[in-house]
Amino acid sequence: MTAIRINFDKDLVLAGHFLLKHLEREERHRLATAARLSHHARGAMIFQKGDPGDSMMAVIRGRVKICCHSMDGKELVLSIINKGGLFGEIALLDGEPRTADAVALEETDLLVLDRSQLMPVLTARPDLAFRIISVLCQRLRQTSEHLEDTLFLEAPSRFARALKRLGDAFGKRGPEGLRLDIKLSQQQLGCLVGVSRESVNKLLNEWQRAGVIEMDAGYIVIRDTDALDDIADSCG
Amino acid sequence: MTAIRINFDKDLVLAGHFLLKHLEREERHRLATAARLSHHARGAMIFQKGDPGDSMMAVIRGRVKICCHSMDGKELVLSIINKGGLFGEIALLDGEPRTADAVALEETDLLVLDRSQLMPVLTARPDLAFRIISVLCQRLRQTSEHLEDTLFLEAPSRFARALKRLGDAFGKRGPEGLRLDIKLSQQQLGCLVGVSRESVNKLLNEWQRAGVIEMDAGYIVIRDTDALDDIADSCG
DNA sequence: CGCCGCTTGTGAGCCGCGCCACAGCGCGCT
DNA sequence: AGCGCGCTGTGGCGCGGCTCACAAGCGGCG
Repeated sequence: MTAIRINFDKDLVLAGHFLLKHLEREERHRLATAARLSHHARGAMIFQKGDPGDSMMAVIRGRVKICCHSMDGKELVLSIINKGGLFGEIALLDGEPRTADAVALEETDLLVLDRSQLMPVLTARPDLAFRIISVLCQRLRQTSEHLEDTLFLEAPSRFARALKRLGDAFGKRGPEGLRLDIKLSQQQLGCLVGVSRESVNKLLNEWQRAGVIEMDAGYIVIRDTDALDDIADSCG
Repeated sequence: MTAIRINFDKDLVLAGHFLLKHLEREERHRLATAARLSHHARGAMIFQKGDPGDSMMAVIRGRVKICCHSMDGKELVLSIINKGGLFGEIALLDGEPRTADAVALEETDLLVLDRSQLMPVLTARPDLAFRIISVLCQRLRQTSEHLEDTLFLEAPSRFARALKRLGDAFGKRGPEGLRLDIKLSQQQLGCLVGVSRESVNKLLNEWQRAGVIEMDAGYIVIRDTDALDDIADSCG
């Protein structure tokens, strides 16, 4: 009974996923039965830099951060994957080890697709291959932009941009502005842009006093998008 | 006469190229006749950030730098493409505008492949699609590493790593060490890692005095690879 | 209830490195 | 030859932001 239920769920999940929804019903079903579900508690490590990687994951529930660490313990968060998102493609596609850690930020369910299952479908269906290529291109653009920001901008602009990005990814429009529907400590926010926790604190308070943002129950609300844009683009 | 000669050349170039060498002879020939050759003088701009991009280029002769600029005029060199290399794939593949400039570093010949020519081949030949995917994955790994370096390391380590990378890409083993077969001003070197020209100068001279590197006719020679590794990994 | 760990808030000090200023130098162009 | 421009070599100043140190709030858990 449970098994059937789970299988049904997997089918449904795949059917709803942007990568796989265009597959034939039976092809998709084959993938669905082969894919495993995996659950991870808040804070659990899903995989680690250096691990051999022959699978990729789709997030069904929860959120996952992709991050890496410096030799002296600093952390850099490369991206945060929402429900519906995909991660771990790169190692699957090129067969090299994983380049970063993946950590569950919340109670998280994943659908794990192995290379051996996916590759045949990929060669048979060029449209799926193109979809993967698009994902890779998007990631590359993202990462390049991140690099540019890091080298060209000072901390305030960088952090403002990060808030805007978070707004795009997690924002819910509320009565008082754009509410970021994700809880991140100032530490974590700093790791997103490579800025110390103390600096994040100062900027956050400064902008709060200026009415650009607002804190509500630990969530950030962006009140004045234009002001934030100004800071982001203030070439400093 | 000239036209025939050029066509012959194009065929040859494609046959020697890592992406296209595995195609059928006639398929490749079709691509070869459709592809255009283009020549660029030293310093010429090949394309610019924001341009619509529906082609990618293979370098036949010379070298190309991929770079971008900050609002206040600083430059960041994302990568340098050697003869045999490929660039501009991303805009071709996802149809978005170019994300960076491409500039000829030397007298350069390119083979330009348009989307309309390449796409049919790509859908028909999954192995070619995979090859493209590998290229994208490699780029992504490169860029991520660049980002990590920038955020985690201080100027000396970053610059040492850049020299090692240049050694891998352009090094020729000589009697006195690994000779970088490319001429870059200290300015350009700085742009590779986001370090000021003055700092580059100081590091270069310091390492020269320490016997780690040596300058010969404007070219850098790496004499002590281990010492360079130490600097690169000295977590500072 | 009291303790502990994690988070936030804030000030002081320090340091890496960017920016500025200037001087010599090689090279091409007229 | 003479000029100008881009590159190299060096020193000093200033500042952004990291580090450190400490205080206070806030759950969660035995």
